[in-house]
Amino acid sequence: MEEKLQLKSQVCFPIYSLSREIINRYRPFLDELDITYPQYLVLMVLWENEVQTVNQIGEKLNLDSGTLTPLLKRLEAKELIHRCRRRSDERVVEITLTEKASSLKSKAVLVPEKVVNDIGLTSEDLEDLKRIVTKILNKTKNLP
Amino acid sequence: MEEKLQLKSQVCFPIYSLSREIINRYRPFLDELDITYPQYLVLMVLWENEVQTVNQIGEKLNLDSGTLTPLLKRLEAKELIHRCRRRSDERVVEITLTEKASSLKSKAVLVPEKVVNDIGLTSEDLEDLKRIVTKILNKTKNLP
DNA sequence: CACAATTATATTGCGCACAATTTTATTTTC
DNA sequence: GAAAATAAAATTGTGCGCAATATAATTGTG
Repeated sequence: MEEKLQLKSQVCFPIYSLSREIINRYRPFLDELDITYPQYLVLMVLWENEVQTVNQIGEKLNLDSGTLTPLLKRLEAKELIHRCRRRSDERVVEITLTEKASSLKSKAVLVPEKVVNDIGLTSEDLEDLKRIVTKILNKTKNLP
Repeated sequence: MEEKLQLKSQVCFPIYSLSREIINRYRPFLDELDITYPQYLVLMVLWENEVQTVNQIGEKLNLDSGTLTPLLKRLEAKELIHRCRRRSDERVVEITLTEKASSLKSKAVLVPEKVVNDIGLTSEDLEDLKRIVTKILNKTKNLP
């Protein structure tokens, strides 16, 4: 019993730790852009496709409206996005990037590389990590 | 530029997603014990060693008093721990497990296995994941 | 066309995380 | 031994994450 309950034997604790650790490493670089990590994720989704609904963003990030609505309002307050209800269906809120956000992209693109260098990750580490994590994430996608 | 900013090319997003996904998979089992995942982590630290200071717990989980103080108060309210200032140094708060918490251990020990089965992880997946994640976490430990 | 069912977002409430500051206790230094 | 420095928790404030519920618009059905 003892052995199974040790932190080092756990599945989730190392992943939970690493997730927080990497986000903390992102922080100083994202501070310069005056955005948080989850805000950065939302902008990345929008940089790939400049107009998207709240739902579409949520599906890509696995976040619901309880998380996204206030986050998007903060991005709007920073003048990085516009929120506008769709004319043809007023239930839908369409999110569009502002000029300010578009011009942030060139700085944002440099951040991940800085973090990787900061931590000293090799491309082999990255490939190994991404391979196994993605494999497991795919397993969970077909579950209830 | 486009390529580097795609979610699938990111280091952190898959880890951040997987961390949340696994914690969500823990939830139904931990709900039965009436505790959250971070509370479960704190209890695990204490099951390994029944008396510890707030600082000692924080070092093992990489959490500060801003997170731990309210969390510990909630565990105290659930009567799973006692919080008591050390006689010889009143700055220190010592956390001890209650009988109730000790008897929870036999149920708690079964949870990780249930989650692993739930997701359908093989022992090979687990080994691969733990090896690479721990390797990267160790790299970060020697950084500023 | 009314009315029930569905859909999209918003709101509320709770529990983390984490930075910054404060409080209280102890140790160090003069 | 008093003042300064250090140390341990607590507090405050902000921003997620997520469950549960509410609101409002649209669609489906008789």
